[in-house]
This record gives sequence, structure tokens and C-alpha cells, in this order.
Amino acid sequence: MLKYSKQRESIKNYLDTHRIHPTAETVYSAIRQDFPNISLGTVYRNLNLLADRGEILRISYGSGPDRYDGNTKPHYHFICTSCDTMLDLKMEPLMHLHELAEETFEGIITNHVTHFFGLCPECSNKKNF
Amino acid sequence: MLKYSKQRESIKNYLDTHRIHPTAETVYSAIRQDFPNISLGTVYRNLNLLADRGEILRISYGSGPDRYDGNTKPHYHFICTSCDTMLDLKMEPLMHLHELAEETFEGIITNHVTHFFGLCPECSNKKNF
DNA sequence: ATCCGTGCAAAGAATTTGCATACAT
DNA sequence: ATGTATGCAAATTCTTTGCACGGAT
Repeated sequence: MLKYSKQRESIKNYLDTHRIHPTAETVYSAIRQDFPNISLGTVYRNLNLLADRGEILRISYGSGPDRYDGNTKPHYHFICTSCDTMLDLKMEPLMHLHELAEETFEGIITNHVTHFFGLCPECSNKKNF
Repeated sequence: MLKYSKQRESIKNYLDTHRIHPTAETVYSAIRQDFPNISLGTVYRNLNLLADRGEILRISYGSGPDRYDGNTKPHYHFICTSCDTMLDLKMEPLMHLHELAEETFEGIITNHVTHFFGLCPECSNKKNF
């Protein structure tokens, strides 16, 4: 049975109010303002717990630490290859994509993950001058 | 300037002839048959070097170690959530997908990575009985 | 009273790196 | 001869985990 903890509430609240796709470390630093004694282990434990329950999203994309997202509505992410910023894309997720993939596949496909890469608005401006 | 090494050649050759999306460890174990003294560090160094040159693919998908692929032709991957097998999908990659994403995005999108998840043919059979 | 969550520190997994030597050019 | 590649081991990075204590139910 799940018990309330103020640390977990604070983490969840942070993710709900800061849609910056923070890493565990970033969450840790932020939460520390309110809970100076919180440990990184607790942050990881709660991020895992929340992600397992579907209350937040864990996003892995290849390089560097995982990111977390309070927005659990299906949406795609963009990662800037220059500054590593992660942004939400407005594009509608292609829900039919795994059905399409399943047509030529003998197993069962239940979901897909897509990440887009390139230069974020800020970095693409810098390169133009 | 890049110099020849038999270790690197062997790694490249292994990936070209074994399309099983091995991890660095798997490559290491295999190459060791021919080069008993090769070190894991050398395997990683060469996998990185080959991936940077575009001669092989590095595939990260969230859990566990990265996988490597000798097939550099654009194609999607499927990962079995039960046995962790990684398989190529026959489905044509949606090259227009980042153009589509770019329509509602202020930056520059140069590519996308999509992974499909579910049960591989073998595991989906087991579950049916 | 029970037992889940926490803080702390140590351990673990995956990968990278410094250094002296071996090898390709 | 020059400089890159290797083997080895230590270091790094990110994340998980064991344990004793504190807090929620």
C-alpha cells in the first residue's frame, strides 16, 4: 500500500509546474530548496514509482541521463543536438504507427517511441549569424 | 589519420555478419575468440569510432546497454519487452516524419528515431498457450 | 503497532579515459 | 620516426540498493 510522503508530493508538484524535462539531478537540486535533507536516492525512487504508476513520464534518448515529464498526455519530444534542450512538439502523435508496423511483423506491437533531433529555435538562430 | 587495426576490422566484420543487434559485451565475447587479449575498452573505442564515421549504428532505447548494428540503411527497430530481443522491421522508414514535425516547430529538425515495443513472434506465441 | 518511505553511503551497470607499450604508416 | 591503436586498470556517470531510523496509516 502506498503511503503519502511530502517528498514525493513535492517531486510530483515540481514536475507538474516545470515542464522543462528535468533530469533526476535537476529535480534533486530544485526539491532541495524545500527539503535540504532529501537524498538523490529518494528522488530516483520516487521518480521511478511515479513513472511506474503512469503519473509522470520517463524519457530516455540515448545520451546523458534520463529526463522526466509531468505531462503524461501522449506527445513527441524534440532534443537539440547542440544544447541538449528537450522540447515538446505540437505535432499530433501518430497513434496508428504501430498498427502500420504490425502489418509486416509477426509479433505484437503495443507502442512506439519517437524522438526528433536537430537544432532548437535558439541554437538554429545562432548558427544563422 | 585513421590507421588500420585488425581488432577494428574484426569488430566491423562481426557486425556485418551478425545482424543480432549485439551489445558491446556481446561483441567483446565474440571477438575474443579471435583476439583473446582484446579489451572491452578497445571494443567500445572502435564501436564509437565506427558509429561516428557512420559505418555502423548505435541504438539506445532506454533500458540496458546500447546495441550496435552493421546495417546502416535507415530502418526501424522493434524491442521485445519480454525477452529484450531487438529485431529489424520491414516497414519503410517515414522519411517525411521530421518535415511533418517541423511544420509546427520553430527550429530545425534533421532526423528522428523511432522504436517499437511489444512481444516478439516467439514470446507472443508462448503467451498464447 | 505495523510497515512504508527516507537519508546515507555503498554498490552496481555501462562506458570512458590515462598511460605505457605495440603496431601501422 | 611519428603518431595512432591497444591492453589494462582506474575513473566517471548514472542509477539502484541495503540498512537503520522516522513517519504515515
